[in-house]
Amino acid sequence: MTKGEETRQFIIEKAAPIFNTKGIAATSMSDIMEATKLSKGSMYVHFENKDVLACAAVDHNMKILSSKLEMALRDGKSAKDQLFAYIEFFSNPINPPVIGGCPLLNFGTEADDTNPIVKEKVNTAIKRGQQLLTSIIEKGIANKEFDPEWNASEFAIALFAMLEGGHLMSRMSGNNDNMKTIEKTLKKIISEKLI
Amino acid sequence: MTKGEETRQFIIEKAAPIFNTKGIAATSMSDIMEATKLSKGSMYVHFENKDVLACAAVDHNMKILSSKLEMALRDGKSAKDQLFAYIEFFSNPINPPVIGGCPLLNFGTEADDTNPIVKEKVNTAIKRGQQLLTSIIEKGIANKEFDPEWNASEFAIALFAMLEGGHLMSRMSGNNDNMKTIEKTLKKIISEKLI
DNA sequence: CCTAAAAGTGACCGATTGGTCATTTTTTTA
DNA sequence: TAAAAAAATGACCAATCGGTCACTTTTAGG
Repeated sequence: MTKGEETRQFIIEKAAPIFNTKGIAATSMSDIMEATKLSKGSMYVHFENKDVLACAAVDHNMKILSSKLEMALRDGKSAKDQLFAYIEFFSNPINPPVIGGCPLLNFGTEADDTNPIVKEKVNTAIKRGQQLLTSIIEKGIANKEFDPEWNASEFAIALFAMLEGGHLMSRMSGNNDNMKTIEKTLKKIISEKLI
Repeated sequence: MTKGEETRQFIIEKAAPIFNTKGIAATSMSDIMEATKLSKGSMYVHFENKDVLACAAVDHNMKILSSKLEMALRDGKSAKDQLFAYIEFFSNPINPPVIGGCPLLNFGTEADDTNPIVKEKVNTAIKRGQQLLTSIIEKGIANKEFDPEWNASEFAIALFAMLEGGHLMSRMSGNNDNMKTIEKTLKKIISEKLI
């Protein structure tokens, strides 16, 4: 990795949590300068403007999230174990896997009516999340773990939505109570589908 | 209503959808001036600063939402009808009851790490929403409509979370497909609890 | 109808925004 | 190791930000 690539990566890593907590609009280049201790000119050597940096930060936040999720799922061998691991991975929004909370929720709501590029990034990430869940459930059905009548993609959507909604609710209340209830509800539904 | 009160209300009504779509940080006083065709000085006669105006806009968005919801629930006489009406009320995020989409989602995610006052407003509104749902279910149980073993508050949390999460998913994808699936899933669960 | 108070105006303020660029320093490579 | 290329600097820019205020116009009550 050249010096330039190193610095570019360094800036992204410092900027990512700031964008995820403050939001894209509310984050200034000065914020990034302060966090990186780099000069303004140096930032513009590596990113042609703030939007490009913001997009890179969005990508980075999602990448961190998905790679941590992948690690969390690696241990679970059965489909049920993997579903439970998925739920548990998102079950502590007050101390979330990515600084600032779920980037899909944060960037998605901000970008909705203002930033179509980021919006599409979030949309793609959501679809990937759904597909991962669907494939785990389908694998469980194929393995005779789950009720073969279970609609995999429908439950994947419901599960995903509940986790995102629960994330919001817990962040607002400042505690994990609602998320714990959701975790319990989801695990109960899954257990009922076990053969 | 005096002229002053009238103008203040007028500004709030024009500002509310702008704040809800662009976000608080990304909305400037010039945006409001343009929408109201009023001068800057006039804005500051009625609102001491942007934060106060933003808070009033947040309140107004939530008020519109809850009053429209109340209207939608008025027709339903049985508890089941009311739950279905509640779900249907939120089942079209692409053409939402409030311009810009759900203000709880929009303002909640933005305020999370930056604006404790707005955050608390959202938190209170979420709690009210949960309580409303819980009381409908409990009423249904008391009326021998629903299974008495049904945990009202737990389902209220799950339902609320699914609608918020589904709102995000549908907004990102640009269609209501995911929300329609969630609507179906929720209605099925409720129907299974009917005696 | 008159007058005091309230509402409305727009020029103006300092601070901050995203962004540029000539210059210097560091890295790379031949 | 020397020269070319890349990276880093910080002063500087116009535009915009939230906010103020002296002043004019409109409203409202006696």
